[in-house]
Amino acid sequence: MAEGSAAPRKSREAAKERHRMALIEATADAILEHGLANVSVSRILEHAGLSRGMINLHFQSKNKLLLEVVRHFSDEYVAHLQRAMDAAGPRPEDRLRAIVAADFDAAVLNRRMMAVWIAFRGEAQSSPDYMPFIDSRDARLQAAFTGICAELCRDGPYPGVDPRLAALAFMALLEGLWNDFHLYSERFSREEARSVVMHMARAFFPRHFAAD
Amino acid sequence: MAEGSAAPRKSREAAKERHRMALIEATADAILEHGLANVSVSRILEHAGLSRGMINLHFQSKNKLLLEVVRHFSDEYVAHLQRAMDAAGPRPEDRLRAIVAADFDAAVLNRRMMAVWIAFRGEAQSSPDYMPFIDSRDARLQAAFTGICAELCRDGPYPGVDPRLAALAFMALLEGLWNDFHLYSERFSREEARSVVMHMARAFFPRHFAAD
DNA sequence: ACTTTGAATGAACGATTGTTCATTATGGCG
DNA sequence: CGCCATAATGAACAATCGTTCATTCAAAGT
Repeated sequence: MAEGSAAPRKSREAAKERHRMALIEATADAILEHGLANVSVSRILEHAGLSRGMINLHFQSKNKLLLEVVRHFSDEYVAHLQRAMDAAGPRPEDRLRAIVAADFDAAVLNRRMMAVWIAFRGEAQSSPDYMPFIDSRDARLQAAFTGICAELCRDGPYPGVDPRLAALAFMALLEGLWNDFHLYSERFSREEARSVVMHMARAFFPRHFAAD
Repeated sequence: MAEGSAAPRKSREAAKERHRMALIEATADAILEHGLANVSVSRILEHAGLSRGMINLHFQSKNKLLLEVVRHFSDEYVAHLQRAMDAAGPRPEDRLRAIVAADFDAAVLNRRMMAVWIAFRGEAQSSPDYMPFIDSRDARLQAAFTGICAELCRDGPYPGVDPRLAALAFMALLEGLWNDFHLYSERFSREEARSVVMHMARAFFPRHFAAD
């Protein structure tokens, strides 16, 4: 409280960090508003309300700023998901529910974050530097889902279900629903998206998700 | 045969159309190689091997060329899918298999087409003009899948399955798997992707997809 | 064979790009 | 309070952007 975001009293270093973050946020805003293809240094600084030289002062170049933008949002997503998984109980069905709920949380699934996410995915083939941060979603999720599905199959038992294929299905399904949100953010319903996923969960693992 | 693609004898109009298409193809190549954000008029013409004024001669501006690029690939996708659905039999399970096979066909699921697809999706929020062509995939597919799932539910019967939710799941799943291909085109396996979808199909409609 | 027509060319344009750097402003310290 | 270190500024830079248009070229019509 004592140091609210508008507090004028800040150490020099803190102000520097504040500006650094302001540039990252402004870049995300600019991507949402103009599209990555039309984001220029001028446009970013317009959004940030800072002076011309700031980008090259804090990051050495526009490209390095862009890289920090993906990194920032990737880190935020990973942390968000990690927190959700830590908070969930040990039962695999609860962990699955936790992941799904976390994945559709407004903290990570919102117009700006999706605009950034998709924009950089588009450049993935031509700018491999972005890959580690675009990838982060898949790598961690895949491990989590595979573990969960394997446990559920053992508990079931569900002889007809291949845990690896089921895990891939969950991953792809979440990915696809994120995409839906990006294209139709106003008509998109988080609740409906969640119920699509749980509908599939019940199809695969009826004993564990009868209630959903 | 008499007028092969390399044939020097072409009417004036045909040459014009050839150049028009060359520009569209070159733009797609440039997007794949450099990313939409780094596609310039110079870069496109470099790929096309044509002269500077061509873009503004055939399309009035670079932006209109870009719009024609999305339109072109969207049309190609829609036609491809329509052909596949027309060729499929009347049984819903066959139509579903046909759609899935068509959706993963190399004619529409390849690196260049995906690069174009994703690139323009990234700009969807800021450039609404692109929406109708980015949307085409969802609009037609949704109708087809909803019909198929409804029929399957009636045939089943599958009292626990909501045809609308199942259709949305299929849509999102395909979307997500396309995304996987875009990010990991070398390690991606069309066969595996197909088996993920059919695995889900069997989970929803075991009586119809026991064999898959 | 000559004329007509419009497609194709590429030099040149002003605007905007990302970056540099000399200059200014200011928080932190002796 | 005065000095220093460094954060911040913004004018200026060459490079590249997308577009224009006078000119060239060649196919189609007479």
